Amino acid sequence: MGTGDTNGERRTPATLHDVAREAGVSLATASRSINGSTRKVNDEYRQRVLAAAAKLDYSPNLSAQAVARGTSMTVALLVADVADPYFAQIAAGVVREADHEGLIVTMAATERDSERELELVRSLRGQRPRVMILAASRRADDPASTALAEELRAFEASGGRVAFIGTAEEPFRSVPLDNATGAESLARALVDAGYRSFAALTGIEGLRTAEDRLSGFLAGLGASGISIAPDRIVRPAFTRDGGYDGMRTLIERGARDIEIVFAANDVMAVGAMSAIRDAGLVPGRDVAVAGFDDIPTARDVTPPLSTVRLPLEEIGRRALRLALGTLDEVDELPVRAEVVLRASTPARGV
Amino acid sequence: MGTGDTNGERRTPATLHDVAREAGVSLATASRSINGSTRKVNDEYRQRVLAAAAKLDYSPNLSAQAVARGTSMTVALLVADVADPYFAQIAAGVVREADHEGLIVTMAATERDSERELELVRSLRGQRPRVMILAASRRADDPASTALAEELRAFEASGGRVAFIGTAEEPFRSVPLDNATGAESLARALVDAGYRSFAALTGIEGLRTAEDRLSGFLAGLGASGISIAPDRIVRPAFTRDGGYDGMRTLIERGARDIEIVFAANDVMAVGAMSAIRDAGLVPGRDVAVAGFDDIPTARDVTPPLSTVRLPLEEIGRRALRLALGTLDEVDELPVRAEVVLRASTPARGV
DNA sequence: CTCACATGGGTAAGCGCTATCCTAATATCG
DNA sequence: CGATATTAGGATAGCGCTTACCCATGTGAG
Repeated sequence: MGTGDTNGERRTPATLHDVAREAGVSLATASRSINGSTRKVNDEYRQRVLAAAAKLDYSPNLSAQAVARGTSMTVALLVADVADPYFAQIAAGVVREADHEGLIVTMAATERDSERELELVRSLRGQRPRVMILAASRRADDPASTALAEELRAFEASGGRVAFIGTAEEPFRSVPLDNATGAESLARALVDAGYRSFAALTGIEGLRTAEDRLSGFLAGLGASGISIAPDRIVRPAFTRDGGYDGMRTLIERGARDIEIVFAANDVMAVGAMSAIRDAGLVPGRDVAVAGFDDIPTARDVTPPLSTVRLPLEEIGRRALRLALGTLDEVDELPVRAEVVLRASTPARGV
Repeated sequence: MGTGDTNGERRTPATLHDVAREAGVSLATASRSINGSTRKVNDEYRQRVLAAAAKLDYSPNLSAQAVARGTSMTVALLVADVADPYFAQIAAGVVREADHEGLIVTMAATERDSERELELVRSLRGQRPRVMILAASRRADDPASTALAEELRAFEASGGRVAFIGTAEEPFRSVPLDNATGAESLARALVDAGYRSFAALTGIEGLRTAEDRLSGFLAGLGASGISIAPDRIVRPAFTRDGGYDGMRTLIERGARDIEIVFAANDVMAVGAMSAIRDAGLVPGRDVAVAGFDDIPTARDVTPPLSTVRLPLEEIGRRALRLALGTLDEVDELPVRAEVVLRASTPARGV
């Protein structure tokens, strides 16, 4: 090798110009050879260009391409928390579908703060992404909400596409999740299994997803004339630790006769199970637990968690297809939320 | 309201040029007002520009900025699987730190395929990211490996910075994880707890992380003169289901006298626990289980999983600081891998 | 054998920005 | 008070790429 390295000391990447010069062709021909342009280019030239590109470690500058072409190859994804399995699964779906379409995903986390969400949307918009997917959970009465809508409207007005996951946010397209109906079915199934005395752990007031799930659940119970006393509904954080704390609260309130607790998502349910166990009780036997989402862990806790299954990865993929307009027949059907009863809610002899 | 919308029918985003015209100033002044340039600009002008920008829903085109400035605000992150809690936690750390630095993260998943990894690096390089973080696990003898190194070398030669997480990949900087030492400590701790008869579930042959953890573990056992018979070491996929399948294999081999099984990561350990339970045994009592990583779920399975704790989110953050060169004192210390003994490995009366 | 017409290469005008240089106006000083 | 610094806008030359456009060929029809 020696020191005659291809471009040992270069501090700046090879440009298309360099490649063209190296290949002894014009810039245009180089460009046409490297990206798949409509124009045909003589095969000998093409080979020369490709060889030169390889020799110079050329990598096309996507920013420059985006500027010149007027469109980027980027998808922006906004989630509440990257590490939360719910969002991680959705993100995995988006990433996979994007990859399938040759797009690149840029991801940001709102940390459940709607001010941040707004800022992030603003900043992400600068990327001129083809689409923007908002999975971060929305609040009902959010003051930043109209500003967000305005920002997104501007984004769409300039050719972008936005897709919400979860809640339908009016002028925009969305992959609606059947939070209410799913929870309602779950409630009915649990009543059928013999449960009568319920408690619920839901997210802090106003969180749309949490509210929908709770109200659906209550509606399901209501169909059998069952209700939940207000002090049996706790609203901690929408996280594993929130579930743990909420369950402790319930236990401290001396809710001895609670047969079953419904947590508005699986991570909370998992936290609740740990709290139950830490209180010296056995989840599933002393207190049954049901969640929502069917995160992978749901199968692996003890007892396995009853829940409402949401095809999260598929939801992520679909959100992207929806925004891109590359829907197929499958996408005509609504996303199915399916009740999955496991050992955490054993049938109860009446 | 009405139809006199600010720019209702615009199909293309407002440019800085539009803003400048609207504000009645030059392009240069508009540019200087909107980004924080070193040059001072008259406050009245600045206000005019800002007002015009707001009125036109202006959002600076990051691609154009990148082209003009010669640097982007992007960091590229490569993981094996977005939904895997190990990578999700790391990604969360990277995203948080990036956000802290005002950078944007683009993420891609190799799906554990090194061909894809190479392709992704090539394509991501086109973004001209400031840094590239490779967390996806590496193979020891990978044929695509030298091509990858070459690609990364080219990236660094043109001013980028790369950081590996996990394995040290020679010319590049890395956040080394003490896989071997951590596993060794775990082995010692388990021997101290009274275990003598071991089995192991590790990743497929050649996976660096898995190999290091296994060999560290074996070394730890070796210190007490203990070894693991070859048929007690299974190499399934490095995933939850791999752990499940591997454990089934072990059980089918009639390994009745296995006291404890070490899984090379927590998701495998969790799968193994499910397999144990499905075989009618009780994890922790009939067969003890230990993992590695300390993913959040480790606390919530039953019994809680003994493992080696890795501060995954912190590792993600540190990888970015390392690549950026914004290290602080904390970063001088090596990442601590800490043995955490929980109920899945009860002390064994000798 | 001329002429309309594909074919495929090169030239150059942008894409939306930044940054350098230029310049007029104001401030500073012996 | 004239001379020299500062200051802060405005033109304008790129950044790396794409894409009209242009134009020298080659081709087949009339």
